[in-house]
Amino acid sequence: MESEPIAVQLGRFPHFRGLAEDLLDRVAQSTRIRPYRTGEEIFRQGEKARAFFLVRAGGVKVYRLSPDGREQVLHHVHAGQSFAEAALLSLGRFPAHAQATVASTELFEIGGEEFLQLFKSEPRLSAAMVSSLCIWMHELVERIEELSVARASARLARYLLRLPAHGEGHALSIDLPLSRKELAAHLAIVPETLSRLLRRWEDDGVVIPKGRVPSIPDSRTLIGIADREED
Amino acid sequence: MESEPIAVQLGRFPHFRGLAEDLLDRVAQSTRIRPYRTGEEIFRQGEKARAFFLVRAGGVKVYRLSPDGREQVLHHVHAGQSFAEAALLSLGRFPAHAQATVASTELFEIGGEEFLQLFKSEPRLSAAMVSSLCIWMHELVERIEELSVARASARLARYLLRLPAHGEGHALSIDLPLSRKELAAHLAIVPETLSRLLRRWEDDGVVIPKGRVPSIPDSRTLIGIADREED
DNA sequence: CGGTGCGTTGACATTTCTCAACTGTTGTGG
DNA sequence: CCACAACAGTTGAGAAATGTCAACGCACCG
Repeated sequence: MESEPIAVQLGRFPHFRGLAEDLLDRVAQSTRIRPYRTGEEIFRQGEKARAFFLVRAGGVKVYRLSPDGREQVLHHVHAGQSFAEAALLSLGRFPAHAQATVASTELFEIGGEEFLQLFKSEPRLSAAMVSSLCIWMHELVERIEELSVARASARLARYLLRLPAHGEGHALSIDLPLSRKELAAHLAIVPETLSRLLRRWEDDGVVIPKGRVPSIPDSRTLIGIADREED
Repeated sequence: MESEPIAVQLGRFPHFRGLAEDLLDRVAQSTRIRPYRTGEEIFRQGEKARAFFLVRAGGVKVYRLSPDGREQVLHHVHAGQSFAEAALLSLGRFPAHAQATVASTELFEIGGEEFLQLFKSEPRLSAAMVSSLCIWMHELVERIEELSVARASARLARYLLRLPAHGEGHALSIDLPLSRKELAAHLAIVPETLSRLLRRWEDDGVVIPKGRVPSIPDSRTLIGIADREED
């Protein structure tokens, strides 16, 4: 609900789970909520880092611009996740651009002098921030592992298997958080290759692509593709 | 020197730079130095994380084993760098294997109950650990950016440009910390492709590969290869 | 209604991989 | 000290995967 205290909402993020109430209250005092429209800018590369962010709803992309203007997406961040901790706590500046990718995106913006003081003086908070950075690192390592696999089909399979899925037994149903174009960029392939890959899998009965919610009749096939080197 | 106090040695790591002496002394009490032989195991995936490590000398590889036994290197860590912070501070277990890759590798092993207590109670130390995690994250993001470039030549060029180099003007000389085989794996290509790539660059006068210390007559050529999409 | 951009498909070009052979180096046991 | 095995690195030829370019359908939006 809108009326729920910010502290309570913050406490539900993996970030701050288990943090004492008094601390959450103090963090909440350095927090403000702000809605964003699709495509709206959150921060620019090089800007002084004023805060880090928790995604309350919607989605965000963090990206860099290469010298020739091409956009290089570093992360897609979704509800429940956080970003820009490192910028605030260590770098001092945002090392990339960020903008909302979904219409009704809402962010908790946590920063300011009081927060930094709290962070420096309150070990429980530092520890929480450390955990959150560790989660990020784990994420990044998984991503590197994914990209290190030469074959595009294996990268796609690994990506799908890491996504939250619902289903029974070996059958899965997956919610894709990305458009085809974005997904292709994430996997470091061109959209055409992705399209053909999905087409072939569909013909072989490996996936049934229902728009953004593909089903997997038997996840063991996918696991096979992800590990070994065939598709 | 061997006889130099551990605290002083620790203070030189980017990790602990600027940390007060009294704190360094206390950290030093949770630190032990240990030498490793080439190929010697440092820890195994799944093992309880007892410490994190600073590399005093030599080199270490952190890797996973895929189900079919293939080795997937996540990082190569060298003198002055650290690893396994996240394992100790958050995960509780090592998420990968690590072994020494160089004959006279020496590690500072920092851990134990006292260290964790210190970390939890001493905000200055937590802050230092946060910075170190941020350095790691930055490293990982660079790596992802590198791997996201489709073309192998661009990946190699970017890798070379990120390495510490010495030289004047546009001419560079680079110390490769990896063997050809390892470098190829790092770039997600097969050694043959790397070999051919270097050969072509040599013919074109882009690099002069003197064993592990290649020279670059004009780094602008490399920058061109890294950014645009030609070689 | 017309434009704009995503997603798909086809034909073709290019890159990279695979397999195989060969070289040079290193370390080991006779 | 000399085979000799083991392995990293190189090279070549052909196969396979992926990228490029171009065309088209389709949905969405002004």
